Amino acid sequence: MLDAAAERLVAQGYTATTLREIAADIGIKAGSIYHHFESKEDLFIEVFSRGIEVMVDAFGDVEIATNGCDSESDRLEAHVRAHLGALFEHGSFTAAHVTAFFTAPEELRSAIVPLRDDYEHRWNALLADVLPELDSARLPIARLFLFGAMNTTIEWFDLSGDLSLDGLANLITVQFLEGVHALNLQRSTP
Amino acid sequence: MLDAAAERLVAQGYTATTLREIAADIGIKAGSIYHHFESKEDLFIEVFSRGIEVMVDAFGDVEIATNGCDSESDRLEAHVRAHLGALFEHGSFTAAHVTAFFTAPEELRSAIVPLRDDYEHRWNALLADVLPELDSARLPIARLFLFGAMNTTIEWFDLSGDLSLDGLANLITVQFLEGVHALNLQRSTP
DNA sequence: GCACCTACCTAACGTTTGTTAGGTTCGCGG
DNA sequence: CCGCGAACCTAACAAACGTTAGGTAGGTGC
Repeated sequence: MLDAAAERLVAQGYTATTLREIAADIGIKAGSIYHHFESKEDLFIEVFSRGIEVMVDAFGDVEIATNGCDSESDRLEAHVRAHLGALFEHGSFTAAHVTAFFTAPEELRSAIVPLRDDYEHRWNALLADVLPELDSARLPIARLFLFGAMNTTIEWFDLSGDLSLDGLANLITVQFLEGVHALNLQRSTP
Repeated sequence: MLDAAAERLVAQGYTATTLREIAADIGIKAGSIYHHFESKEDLFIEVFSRGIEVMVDAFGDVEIATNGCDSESDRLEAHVRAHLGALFEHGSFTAAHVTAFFTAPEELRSAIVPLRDDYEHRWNALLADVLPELDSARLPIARLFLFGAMNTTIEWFDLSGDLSLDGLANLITVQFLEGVHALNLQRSTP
């Protein structure tokens, strides 16, 4: 039922997604949803929470796996791969954050924002590690650039196409790292 | 009235935006909208069309202004600046494409997609000019990367902050060009 | 066998939505 | 002064929405 809700959410947005639709998808009636959740908002809070959970879990796994890794570039690439994996390989929960989060009512969003912030802080810490030479004021902007590159892939990337998720992760990582490197050169030699 | 519709569209998405709200914003009643448009869908088709119009016009102006420009990098940066200008300096019409296009019903989208394709083709042609060494198969992907970088700025960039639109355009352009350059090096020396 | 709980259904409720038919106001041309 | 059309309003329509009250089937524990 959460799966069905997440899928509809990605495809249609919050307001356009009907409880009657979700119920029909899993073969029950709309009223029965209220036996499991207090309201429509409550249901989708759970959906968005799971989306964060998938991302955070994937991030944590990679953090452990790359603990003794000597190449900072490889470490970043592994995290990018994990984020892309959360987007494309674990249902629609994470994808919902990219396509439908801003279609949800503000009260719902403010309940989820703290979870989002937590995930973003982890990335900030990672980037500070990987890019120690980067001006700390520029760090959040760099992160937003990277998130932009990763998240917009959901609008065009095709899992069954020529490019694999590993290849895509490498593409994004190299492009990002070299871009940031070039900006640093530009700033230090004006 | 189109302005009001575009603003609501960006803030709330398609389904959550009510004809009664739009009408109230401009001091008329909901029914009166039907004197100017045949339906809600019709109204928002016009809004999205204007969004494309703003982008295409900005693109065309830069194309003329940089006609005799010798630096391909500067030419690209001028186009990036124009796209960002369309996003932040010309009302909410263009911004609606980034935040609300996928919240609109499919019938509306399919009416707008051809206009979008036209704009994207112009960018493909520009990138082919600026990056003649780029593998033509990778060109659409490069464009999507650049669009991702430009369009996600709408979620965090603040016009009244430290960073100017010119500065942002420079940031994005340098990061993009160097990133693509690095990818080419990686491919030609495996 | 009785009580109880979980999971579901039916049937409706009040509200809001896009939409429409018919009427009113106002300004301009002849 | 008359007629006409543009711009707007009023009042309602059917449909769809989230939500709720009350009821039913089936399994579990005692």
